[in-house]
Amino acid sequence: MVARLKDIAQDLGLSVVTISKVLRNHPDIGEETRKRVLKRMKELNYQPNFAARSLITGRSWTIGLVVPDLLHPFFAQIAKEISVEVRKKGYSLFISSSDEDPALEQEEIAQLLARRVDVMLIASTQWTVESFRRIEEQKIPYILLDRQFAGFECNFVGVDDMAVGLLATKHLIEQGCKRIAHVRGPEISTAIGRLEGYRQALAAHLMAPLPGHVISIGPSGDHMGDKAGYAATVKLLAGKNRPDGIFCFNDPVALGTMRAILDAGLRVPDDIAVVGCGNLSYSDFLRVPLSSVDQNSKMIGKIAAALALKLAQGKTPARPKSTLVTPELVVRASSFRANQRPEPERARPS
Amino acid sequence: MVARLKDIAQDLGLSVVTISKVLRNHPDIGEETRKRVLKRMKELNYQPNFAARSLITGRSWTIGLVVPDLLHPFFAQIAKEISVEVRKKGYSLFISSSDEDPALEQEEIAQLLARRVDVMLIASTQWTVESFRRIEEQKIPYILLDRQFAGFECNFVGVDDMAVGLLATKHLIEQGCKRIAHVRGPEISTAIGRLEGYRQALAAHLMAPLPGHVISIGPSGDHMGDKAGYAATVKLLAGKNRPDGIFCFNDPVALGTMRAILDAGLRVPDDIAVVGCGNLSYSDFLRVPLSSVDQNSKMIGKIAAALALKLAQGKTPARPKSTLVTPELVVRASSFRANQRPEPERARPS
DNA sequence: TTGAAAGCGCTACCAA
DNA sequence: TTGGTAGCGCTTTCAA
Repeated sequence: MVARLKDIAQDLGLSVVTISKVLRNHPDIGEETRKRVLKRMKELNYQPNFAARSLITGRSWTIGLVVPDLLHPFFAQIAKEISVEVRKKGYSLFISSSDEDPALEQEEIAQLLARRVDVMLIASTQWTVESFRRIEEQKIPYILLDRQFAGFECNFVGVDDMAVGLLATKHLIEQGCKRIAHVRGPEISTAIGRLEGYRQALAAHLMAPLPGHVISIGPSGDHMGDKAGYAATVKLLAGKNRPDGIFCFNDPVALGTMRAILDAGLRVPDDIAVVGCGNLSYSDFLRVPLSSVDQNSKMIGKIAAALALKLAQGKTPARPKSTLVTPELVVRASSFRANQRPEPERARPS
Repeated sequence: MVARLKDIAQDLGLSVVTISKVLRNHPDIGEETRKRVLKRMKELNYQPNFAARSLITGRSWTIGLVVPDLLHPFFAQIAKEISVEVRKKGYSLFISSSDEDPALEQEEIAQLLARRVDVMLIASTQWTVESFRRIEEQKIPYILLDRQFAGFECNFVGVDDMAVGLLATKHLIEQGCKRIAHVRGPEISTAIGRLEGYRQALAAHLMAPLPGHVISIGPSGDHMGDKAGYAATVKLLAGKNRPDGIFCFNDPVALGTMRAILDAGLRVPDDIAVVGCGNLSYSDFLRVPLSSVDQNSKMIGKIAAALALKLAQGKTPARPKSTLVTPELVVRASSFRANQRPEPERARPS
């Protein structure tokens, strides 16, 4: 049914080897022969059999990507970018969504390993590093995305989370906020980094979190973030040091936070300014347009794809390569106080 | 490096064939032998080589999915659902994003065909049916998602777009709207179906679109929908028959529409009620929470996955199977007028 | 410049 | 119940 090298060889009275060489642009083929072969290939709409090729070369021309949630725009953007970039080089991308479930993630990694993907990209939900060891055993190169593991050296591409926390918190300080709280995420590197940035930004202005002003949304990861954010903020507002600025772990959380503030009869940003992270689409259309730190997910995808392609070609760097992408603050109404000078430096003109 | 059947056979003094049979749960294997083999497989963490298996069986245990835009929550949800469902049965899913570009889509289809996927799922951006013919030539079963082609019979799973238009428009009528406009999408089945539903709902109430009240966002597909919706609505408001209700092709368009209305100093829903389609996440958090027709994308994904698995097992239905999922209206503030009786029937109590 | 032979890891078929 | 043989479609190696 489908054309094979053998068919072309017979049609043209040549050997299979010759056809195979033409297929791969091998140099030592006569110009005349090459043309005849290419013509026949086109006529038959010949497509090489990847399975047969993989069996010999040991390469599958396939890349695997595992994300916690494909519905999350951050991961969707990364997936899209990687898919487009690697396809240009002839690779196809397996994508699977682990639903924030570590057990499911392990299964998916195992399945992709069994398929002998040439590279694996993982935005992991794991708590331990164990499953990555298993990938290493199989000698399949891999890249971690977004979430890191303390003291574990490997290829990594993600946003500079400390910079995220710094940017957001510094901005709130500049807007005149004096009591800045942080609704933090679970015990993963992203949340830890953002918390650290928040702390450092405060410290740089000789401030520190007030008691109860660092509050966690619990282990809920990203989905249900709005509900967790709402609950956390209700607690925050009930405490005695009511904050006048809140930096939220991510945008869904920030949505919950804003709703809690508005439900309490307070105003955003006048009473409490809010900054999130992720810069989700449609931020402009919210009840109060949300200021947010953009993680530059497109760039993360591009860089990850480029690194993946290198690894796929066997170009393993001497040491694992870690790339931190610079985040960018997008100021909208939720944190912009017109009566404040946006840049404190300008308070003392020279 | 990686264990093969041959290794296990040698270790145990058995033949490769025996091991292969154990692997596939072939019945005629001694209980004792089976146990020994399974034990050794576990010890070596044996993983069958898919390439070798595919080469013989002609099946790749692989499914291909092409969507216009993975960032769009509708397609992301479908992709996620399909990925999860087919993985349960041992299939892996290639996902690629065509960026609403027909040429790119064709390339991606070609690449997946070359990989001999067992089934192909496509939410197409094409204007013609040509590339599907090519899939048929290769005898690879396929399913169209979301968008149909008039007079072209094939496996299809999508929402009932006429019902979408009916639901939305009927609701606006019940909210007391007298001059209902429609910001329609491009010339694809989804937009055509929704327009038809809109028309029918009006006709059922002895109404018809006023001149200029069906306006198109142009060929822009889904991305940039908000800008196109804004522009279309500005025109709508400038005309002489200002609408008091607008049914929008999708949610991004509806966001643009709402912004245009608010920018014009009018109120939503008091002056103009708005309904979208897609029920995007965070609708609750918008400036005016958006009423929207939910396309039940999760169900579309589940049904598509089930059909794909059947097709992958060679169970081709006698006739192509087309499934229309029932949409559901979610009423929020953008279209709810408290002073209107929601159900006109109740206006005349018995 | 061309091609014969070997074999990648596995499964199908049939014989023992 | 077990296993030998053949071969899937291709690439690699080496000889002509």
